Amino acid sequence: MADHRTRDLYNLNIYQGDHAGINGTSNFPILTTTSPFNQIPSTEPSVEYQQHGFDPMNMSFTDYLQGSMDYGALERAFDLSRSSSEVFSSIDGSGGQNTGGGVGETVGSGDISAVTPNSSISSSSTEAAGEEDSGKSKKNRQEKGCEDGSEMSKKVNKPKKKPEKRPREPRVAFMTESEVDHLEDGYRWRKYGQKAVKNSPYPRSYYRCTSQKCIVKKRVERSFQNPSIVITTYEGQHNHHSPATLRGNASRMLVTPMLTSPTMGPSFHQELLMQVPHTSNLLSDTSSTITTMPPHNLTTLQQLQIPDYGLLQDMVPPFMHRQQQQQQ
DNA sequence: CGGCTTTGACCTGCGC
DNA sequence: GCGCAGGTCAAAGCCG
Repeated sequence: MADHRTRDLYNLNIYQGDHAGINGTSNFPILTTTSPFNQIPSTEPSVEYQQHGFDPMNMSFTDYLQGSMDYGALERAFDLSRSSSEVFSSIDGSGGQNTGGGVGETVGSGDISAVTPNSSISSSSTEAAGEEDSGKSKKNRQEKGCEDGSEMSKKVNKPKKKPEKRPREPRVAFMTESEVDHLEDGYRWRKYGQKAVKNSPYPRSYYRCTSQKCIVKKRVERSFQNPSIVITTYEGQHNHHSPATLRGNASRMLVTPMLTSPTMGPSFHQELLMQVPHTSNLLSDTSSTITTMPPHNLTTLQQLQIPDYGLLQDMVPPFMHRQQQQQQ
């Protein structure tokens, strides 16, 4: 078996809450916070953020999407260069308060417009170039195939030179209870691929932001442990405003992210895992199909913990949300 | 007709 | 080196 990191991370433990597995296979600390989504917890992780001038508790889904989240700050905050394995998970001790409007975290349109989209693409800007290069190399391969003949044979023309290894974009994963796979988040996406996921009956879909020069990608897959849960993983940061900014409903996600860094080695999976315990009113067209997470489900998500399997080298604590203004 | 989805093939990285 | 799985490409088809 090849790389199980992501799969296990997503499919086995997060959704399942396999605490035994977590504790049994990892020797890293699992920090938890008791963070209602409308309140900032005062537990240890935030201390570290603030020591580094970063306050993840004030980051929002929208902030991330709009690029106001500073990965450089994140890395500094979490000292991601270290090799110790630490997992921070978020456990909302306040349970049911996240159901219903109280979850609070509605990011209004006003917030969105207030965000500076390009404020912190620092860490991804260089990677963006790298990505383009990588894409080019692939194109070159295929164009070559076309050059040789009129027939569109998909011949393999491997470039002799290996393109420089580029670090992956930071990733953020959102868990959303929804019946629809592709959640409306205010941006326009074009699907460019779909793959079956090992150990899961549900395929994973790949989307790219349709905006020109925006290299943000996202993957959407459904948890096979809990089919009602959709995992949306964003990679990169938008360099433009959300086209749906004015609609205001595109960014009302409440998230409890966990973050890792892109600066780790290639084997390291950078994932920001976020919980979206409540998504009612979040989606525009599809809102009717979104289920409000019942308390028991919420609990399941709240018990989210990340196993290491000796693979995760760093994790970042959960961020909580803010921005509760936005009135319907 | 343009934009998007589908889908099979291909590439790459990683573990063995 | 091989095989597997994830990720990407791009032609073909669909839809408004």
